[in-house]
Amino acid sequence: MNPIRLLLVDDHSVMRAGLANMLSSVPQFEVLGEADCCKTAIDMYARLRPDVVLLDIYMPDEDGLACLQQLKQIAADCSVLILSSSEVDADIQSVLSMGANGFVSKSADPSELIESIQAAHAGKIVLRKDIEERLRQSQAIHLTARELEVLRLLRQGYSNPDIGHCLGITPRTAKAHVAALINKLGAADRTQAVAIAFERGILRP
Amino acid sequence: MNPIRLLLVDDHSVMRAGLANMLSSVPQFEVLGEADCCKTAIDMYARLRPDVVLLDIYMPDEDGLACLQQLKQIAADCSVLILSSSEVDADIQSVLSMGANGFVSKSADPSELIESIQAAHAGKIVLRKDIEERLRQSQAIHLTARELEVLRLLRQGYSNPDIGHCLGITPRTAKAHVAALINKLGAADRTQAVAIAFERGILRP
DNA sequence: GACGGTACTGGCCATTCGGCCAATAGATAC
DNA sequence: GTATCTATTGGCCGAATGGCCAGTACCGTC
Repeated sequence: MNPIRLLLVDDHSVMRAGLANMLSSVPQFEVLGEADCCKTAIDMYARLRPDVVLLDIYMPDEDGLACLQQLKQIAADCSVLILSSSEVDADIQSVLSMGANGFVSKSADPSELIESIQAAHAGKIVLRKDIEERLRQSQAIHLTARELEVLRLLRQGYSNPDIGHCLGITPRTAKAHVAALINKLGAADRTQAVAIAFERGILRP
Repeated sequence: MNPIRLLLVDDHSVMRAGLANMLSSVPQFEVLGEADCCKTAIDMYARLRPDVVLLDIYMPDEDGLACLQQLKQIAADCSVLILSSSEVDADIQSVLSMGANGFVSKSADPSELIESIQAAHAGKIVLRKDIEERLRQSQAIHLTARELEVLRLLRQGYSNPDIGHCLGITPRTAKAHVAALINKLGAADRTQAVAIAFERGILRP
């Protein structure tokens, strides 16, 4: 039987080294390589064509999400298993909606991780039962990709004209996105919208 | 030379396994045991008396902090090195003020972690230079009680007139407080001021 | 082909924001 | 007593905000 060939992506080198060590000890697995950032990960994926990508997403960082997005763009059929320390609904929701093939918490037992990798390789969507249930019930606020972009600019103190300039759209359109954000988040103004986004885990410190 | 005897505490078993694997490969280190929660950690410390405790703190969780506190109570001289994925100033500040002997980011290289353990064992306070510098500066940000009140109202989407009405002062004075906040936090507007407050740990989700 | 969702754009309007100037008190520290 | 910090307030101004109306265009689903 062919081994399941893995690519590890994690910006925490301590974690990466540990993972590689552990997974290598499973006969069925073969760790092809490790990457510590989005760019390297994309390069290595294109070169090595692993069966499963184990992608650690540290939520405050945008890099992991960008990596997922780009992986799915260059190879929609690649299997990406997300490994995250967050169990916040919004975080899981967003990686799944971006095409991730599964989600495993770092609190999981090594055995659960191993089984998850096998399941992802077999084409399944890997998600712990209780999380799956929780997601179904909590109708998370769905922000579009554009709105998320705008939200991140709001956080940085951008005005509507600033946002327009940054995204290459008119200030008027930026205003429309901000209005949508304020509306969806149930905020009184852009400031509270950012605060609520922090509270809901949509934004991270 | 006697080995440095370690106790690993982390509720993420994947991480724990990885760490144990990696550190065991360093001849100078001896991993005495692993714990996945506060209670186990205290028990194991009392029984094994390791030289250094490697304590992973996942910040939203209180367990890690409680563990640090109790360790320092039963053995004030024990060396506790904090391993965290958070680099939020307030988080680092709080573990240090609770007596931690050092702080290492999970983004650190394995070599940095190893050196940090050695330094902690030698009795030093381990803290990355740039973080140390940032902490010094962020301590300089002193918000007055009034400004904190205003900040919390800002978070709730209050306008200057709203704030004035709520605090029984004129809108003009509220405006002055907001201006002071924006200035002290180095923000472009009230929205970014709130975001920075979240980043700095002044506000909590 | 019709439909819903998303992105984009316009005008209009009252309100709010942020920066600039300056001033008066009270409290605390030296 | 003097100095410093804080809280308080005022006027002025141009710019930004948020809500309201409306419309076009693209995309995937049914």
